[in-house]
Amino acid sequence: MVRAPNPDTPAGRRILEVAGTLFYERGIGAVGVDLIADEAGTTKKTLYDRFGSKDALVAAYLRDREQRWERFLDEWFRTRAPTPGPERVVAVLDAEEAWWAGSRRGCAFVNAFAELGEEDHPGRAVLRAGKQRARAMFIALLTEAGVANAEALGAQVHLVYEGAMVNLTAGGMDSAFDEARAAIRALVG
Amino acid sequence: MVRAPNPDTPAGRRILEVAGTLFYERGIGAVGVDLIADEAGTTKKTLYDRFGSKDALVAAYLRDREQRWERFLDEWFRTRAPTPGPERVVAVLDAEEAWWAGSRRGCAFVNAFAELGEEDHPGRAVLRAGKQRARAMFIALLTEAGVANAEALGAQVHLVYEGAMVNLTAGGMDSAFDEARAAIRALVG
DNA sequence: AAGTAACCACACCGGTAGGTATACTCGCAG
DNA sequence: CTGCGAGTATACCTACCGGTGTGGTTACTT
Repeated sequence: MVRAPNPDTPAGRRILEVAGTLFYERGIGAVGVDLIADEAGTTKKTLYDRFGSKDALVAAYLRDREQRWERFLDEWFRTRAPTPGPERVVAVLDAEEAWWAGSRRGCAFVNAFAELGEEDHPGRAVLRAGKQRARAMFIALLTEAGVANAEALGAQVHLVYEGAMVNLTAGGMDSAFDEARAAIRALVG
Repeated sequence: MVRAPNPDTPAGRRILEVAGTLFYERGIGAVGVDLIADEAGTTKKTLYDRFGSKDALVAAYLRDREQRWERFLDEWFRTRAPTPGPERVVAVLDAEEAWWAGSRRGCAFVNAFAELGEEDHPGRAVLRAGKQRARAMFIALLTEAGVANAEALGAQVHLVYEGAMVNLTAGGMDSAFDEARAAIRALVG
């Protein structure tokens, strides 16, 4: 039996780290496996031993990115919005703004969607799940805040949230997040 | 002096047509110039005679795509929402839904943004201008509808609009447009 | 002592990418 | 008749891509 590659080794972690930065900053298609291996101070052989293929590495990158964001958001809640309430919904926008801090490459998931043409790419499932999880989070936040109609409202807030990301990056509109906070306050009331 | 290439010839139009479909459906990076020339029933030589480079062809594709969308929207207004008013804002969403009709590849501009890594790509300016034009349109629609605070409200509506596109495609959420219409009605009141 | 997981160095492969060069045909305007 | 813009056909170039194979070195286990 072919052993399933285990990426969780020193070199594997370095590769994932480097791939994360490069994929996000320059785009998935624009970054070759040679470059990743080089920058991670390892070899292409090791990369393929750990991850099996570039597609699998891309999927791992997306999973890792989501995990990091979720940890970041948890920490943000813990330190800046410790009690449930409608303001936690707005706090997500604050966190997102801080999460980027300078970078203008936009949502990694949306970008990946654009680059992953094939429907059966292993990263596609990660994308969908990630967006759906974001939506579920908004609904949960509104529910625990005791807001009526949390389901429908959470979906609407999610739209605003995603739109803000697109307009800030692809649209180059600096005020997008301020507008989004205003829109969310208007919606949630 | 080097003559600026004029793409507006029979072969040039065919190339732009084919490139438009292929770039959108499969992604810019995934489509080579050889394939475009082939499908357009012409040669790579002619392609480069008309457009100069792939990057320039990409920019032309984006310009063309925006022009088509604007014509489509004008026609939609003319036949389905002939009188100014708040409902015209919602009608934009209807038009967008019809504009895609089956395709699930999302916003061509957002996708292109993800693929065009370099800041100085000739297509980047087209993207920004396109998104800003969309925003200006929403503001204009609200202004002519006599809505107070049209500036701020138009920006918010624009966020919802962009978010709906992302969530329908990358997020795979079928209800995104319905939610967007509800959100817009709630915002505009 | 043997096995094995992790790793490195390096060479190699077929395929394809964007882009250029040469040479020729056709129709049209001056 | 000439010049030229548009187009076709085809060969070619360099560069890089994802992926594989070989061989050898550590270090920890059993």
